[in-house]
Amino acid sequence: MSERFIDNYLLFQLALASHTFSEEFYDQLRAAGVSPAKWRVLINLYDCPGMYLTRLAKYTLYEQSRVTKLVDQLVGEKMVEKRTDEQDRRRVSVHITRNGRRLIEPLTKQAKLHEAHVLSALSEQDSRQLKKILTRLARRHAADMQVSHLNIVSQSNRNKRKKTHG
Amino acid sequence: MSERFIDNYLLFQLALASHTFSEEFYDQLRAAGVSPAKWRVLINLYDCPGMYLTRLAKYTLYEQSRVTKLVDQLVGEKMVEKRTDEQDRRRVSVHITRNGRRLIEPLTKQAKLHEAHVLSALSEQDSRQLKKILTRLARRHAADMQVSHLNIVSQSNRNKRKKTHG
DNA sequence: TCTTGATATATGAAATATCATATAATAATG
DNA sequence: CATTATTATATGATATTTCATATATCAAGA
Repeated sequence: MSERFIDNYLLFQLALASHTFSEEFYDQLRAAGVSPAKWRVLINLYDCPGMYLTRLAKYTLYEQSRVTKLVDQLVGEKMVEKRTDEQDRRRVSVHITRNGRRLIEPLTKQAKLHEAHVLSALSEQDSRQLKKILTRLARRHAADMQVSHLNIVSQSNRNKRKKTHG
Repeated sequence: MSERFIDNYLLFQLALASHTFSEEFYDQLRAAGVSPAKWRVLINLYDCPGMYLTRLAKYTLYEQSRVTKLVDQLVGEKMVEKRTDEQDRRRVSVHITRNGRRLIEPLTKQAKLHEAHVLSALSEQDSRQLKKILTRLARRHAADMQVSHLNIVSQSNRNKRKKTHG
């Protein structure tokens, strides 16, 4: 067995798995003419229409400014639309259009197939275990980004920590 | 419970976990004046001195051209040195210097502490399970990159698949 | 050994993503 | 209701990463 620090280092293992399988799927996306970044924005808006930009940034794992620009591009392509929130006129909520849904739906099916393929390397039980554990790990992050997707977020997570981004 | 596709989608879960915890540690790195990219190169060379560039690219999850540039920077900082392989004069093997080791060693300790902190959210058993499953998943990738780190790789993995990078 | 094909690295251009900061709207406090 | 702090978004400059391709070396077969 390997003596490398790296091979038993969780952060490396996670990065390796994430990178390997994401790139695999991104190849499929690119073949369909969709950039990974746009996929990430669209699938989140498909799941959860009307997210405002900051929240979308947290879910896509992109910087807010990056999301602003991506969304603006997608607006140009008529895949999403922006609406100013009348409750809070600073906020912009983003909605996926019929067009966007048409683009994303078949890709979602592909994503499910691909995921099944990835998980076929594991037993049923290990697959469930893995997801369960990852969900558990994600809780810490979820606390930061408040899990209730559509509702206004309370102010309770102000100053949680100074992030370099997000 | 959430009805979002995303939340139960393995690729998202992996990306989320990887991103969250890596960024956390990268903050520590930056505080020590080391960029994440350089850390990734150095820790791999620390584990496995003398890797040549292509192999290093696979382990760091960066493009070969990116690694070439990173290594050149690190050469400038006297953290690593390049040597042309006399067996195969196309190859360049990269060695970490004493200087580089001095930089990386305390960071490795920090990485271990940070990992322990991350895993403290899980039970002993779940921690072991998680790593075991991730290792299992990684095998598929390992097949591509040939696990024997130092030896010359056989030609058997030519044409495995046309990657967009790597 | 000559030719053809493959592999390893390097390099400039292009795409992708972040940083720093500006502007506008809201919230909190005296 | 002023004043100050906070939050949401936008924007230009910068940093990071990939892409396309060139060059050099090696490998295989005629």
